[in-house]
Amino acid sequence: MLDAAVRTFGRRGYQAASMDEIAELAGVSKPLVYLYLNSKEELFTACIRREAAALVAAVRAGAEEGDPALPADRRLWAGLTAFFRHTAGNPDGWSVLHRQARTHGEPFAAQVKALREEIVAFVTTLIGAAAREAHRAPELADRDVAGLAQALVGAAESLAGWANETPGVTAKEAAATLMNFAWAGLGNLMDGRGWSENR
Amino acid sequence: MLDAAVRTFGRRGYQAASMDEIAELAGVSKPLVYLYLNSKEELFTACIRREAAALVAAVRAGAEEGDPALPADRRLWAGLTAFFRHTAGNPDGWSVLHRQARTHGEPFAAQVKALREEIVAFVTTLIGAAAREAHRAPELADRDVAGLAQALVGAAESLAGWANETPGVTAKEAAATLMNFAWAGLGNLMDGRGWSENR
Amino acid sequence: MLDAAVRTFGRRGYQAASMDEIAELAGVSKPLVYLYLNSKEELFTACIRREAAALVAAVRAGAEEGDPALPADRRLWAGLTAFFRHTAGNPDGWSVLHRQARTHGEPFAAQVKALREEIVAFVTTLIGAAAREAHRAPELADRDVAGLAQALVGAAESLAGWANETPGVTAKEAAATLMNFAWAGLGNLMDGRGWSENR
Amino acid sequence: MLDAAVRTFGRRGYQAASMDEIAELAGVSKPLVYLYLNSKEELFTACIRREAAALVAAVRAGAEEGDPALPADRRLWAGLTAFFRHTAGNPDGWSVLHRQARTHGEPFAAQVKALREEIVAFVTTLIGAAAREAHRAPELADRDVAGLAQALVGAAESLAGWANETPGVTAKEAAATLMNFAWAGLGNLMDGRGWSENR
DNA sequence: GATGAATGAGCCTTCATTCAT
DNA sequence: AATGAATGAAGGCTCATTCAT
Repeated sequence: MLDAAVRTFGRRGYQAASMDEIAELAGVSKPLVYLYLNSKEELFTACIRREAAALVAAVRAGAEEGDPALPADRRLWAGLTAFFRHTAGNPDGWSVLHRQARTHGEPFAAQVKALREEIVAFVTTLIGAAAREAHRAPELADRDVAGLAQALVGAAESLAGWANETPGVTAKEAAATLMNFAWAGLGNLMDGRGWSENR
Repeated sequence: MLDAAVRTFGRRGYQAASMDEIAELAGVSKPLVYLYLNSKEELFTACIRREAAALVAAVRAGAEEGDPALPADRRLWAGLTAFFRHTAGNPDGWSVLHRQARTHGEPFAAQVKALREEIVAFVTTLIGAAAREAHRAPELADRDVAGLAQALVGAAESLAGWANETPGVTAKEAAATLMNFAWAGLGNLMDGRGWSENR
Repeated sequence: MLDAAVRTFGRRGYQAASMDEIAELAGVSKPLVYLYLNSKEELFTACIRREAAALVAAVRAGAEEGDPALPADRRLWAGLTAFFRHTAGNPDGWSVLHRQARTHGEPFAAQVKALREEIVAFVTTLIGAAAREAHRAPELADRDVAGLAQALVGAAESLAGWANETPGVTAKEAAATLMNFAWAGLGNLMDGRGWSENR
Repeated sequence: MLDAAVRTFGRRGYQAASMDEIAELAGVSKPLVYLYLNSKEELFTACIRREAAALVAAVRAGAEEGDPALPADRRLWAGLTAFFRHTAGNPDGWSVLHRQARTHGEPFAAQVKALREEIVAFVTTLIGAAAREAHRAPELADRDVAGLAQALVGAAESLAGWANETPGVTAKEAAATLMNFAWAGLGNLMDGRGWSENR
């Protein structure tokens, strides 16, 4: 039943999706939808929750599937690949999370924000691990790290949309593009050799 | 009158924004809105057009305000600063462009796509200039460049949202964060020293 | 529910009748009207269809109720009586057919035109039968017959309105008036003794 | 200015005709229309009045153009010809009178009723004259005459519409059709030889 | 005298939501 | 447990009508 909801919300958008359409697509009657999920709002919330969990699980599984002792960059790369694979294989769910949920009011946006923070934390962990592996003490303020994570996540989101819309772009390619783009900058930063306005 | 529309669309979303509310906020009557802008769709389109033009103008002005002979990285930095300053000073317009317009159907999404492409082209130009300045011949396929631009723009979009929501983050900081994050990666790429899965 | 619609359309006219008023008169809510009949246009169409069928059925039943071997003039008289009885007993329906449907655009006018043609054909049949009964070969061109039928039907329509508005006029009287008016002229025509400008 | 109104009302119908359209067609501004004719209702009333006067004048002129000493049937024929000529040459005005005015509420219908009665009186006069000419004392009750006049007028209205819609039918033909149809019946009636149910 | 500019009121239509069964 | 049937509330859009100039 949630499948139908995610599909409809993802394609039509929150407002344009009608409960009639969702119920019909699910093959059940409308009151039944209301019996299990009490309102359109709660239904959408449940969709977000499910898709968020699925996304996090996919990324986690990807990042941890290999040897947990792999270097951090490999783990990041594995996580990104899993991310792009998931968004490519589940475009409606991705649309719900990335597009719809953030556009229709606080209650939903807050959930996605939490999801983002979870992923940001994960990424931050990886960066920290990388720093330790290289015996470099990153002297980055917390807010700097937060900004970097935001940038990386935003880049990933953007690439996910691009990969979904551009035929022939694989998840691996998207992940490689992002690693290319980001890893060197991160490395430099950890060495204290960031770009500076007054260099 | 467009001010009121942008504000309402930016906060409520396209569908949730009612023409009544827009008219009231504008201090005029609803038929007047229909007299000037013939439908909700055209009104929204006009908002997008105005905000897109304003954003492009702001970025262009920022990038070109200094000495046009400045090195490319400085010009990119100036452009980014202007971008973040604009999105920070005009959050509703930014919401219309970044959030609402892309979530509510083809006619609107197409306009934003055009805007993005304009900005991507602008960034690409700067990267090319940087390459020439460094006497390096970037051997990047077109699709690679497209992916990088998507990543950079996505990162910028994400940081704009982050800066808007996080008190105390200035436009300069956001721009610096993004330069730090991206510039080294770009430079490495142009040297053919990208990150590789099998390195 | 169609009752309420016919009544409202017949009295107010198509445009002036509001769906609110129809729903209220029917004792149901407006969305219910839209559930069964999907739009104002379809609702009006359904009214026309129903009233047209009822009118034709009434006339047919009247004309055929007696001995089918009756002479043609008696059958015409019976049909006319039934017609005037029906229009008198159902003034709103008659208004829908005769007044409203013909004044509000092609889709509706076409339906009434079909109805008229059905009745005209019916009348024409009777005239032909009368001619055979009298062993007279009517030498009337098709267009002449069409004109006569138009005249007769128009006279009947006019008398229906007159009878509805003039207290004390019964269906029988209206039918007799029309028979008096028309039958002799038809008889003369069939004898080739029509009125002529240059007689 | 009334020309534009008649044309618009005749083609679009009373409700569907917008004051904007009328003003534009007349080449003046809307407030000017309101200056001369204070409301849509009065404007429509004025249209009806003008068209009614024009129609009556045309019929009168036609009936009286020849020798006033002509026999009554010739004068009726002349009047009918003039009538059909007028309706054919002025279809919008005829639509206003016959279709629109009678379909949109009492105030307008009353005017048309008055017009009809004027014409009925005119016809009645002719019938009376015919009776005197033939030295026959018509023993028809007033209501019978009224009914006959209604029938004749209705037949004429119907033929007018038919002639307007059927290519190739001239005013003379329509008038002849009606004379053929009606005159013999009227003659018989005046001789006391009407059709009777129990003959 | 003539009009550009503006509005109050209303209508068709839709949709989330709920009973009665 | 499941639904067919029904509705209150709201939204986009139009139009006759009027000021201020």
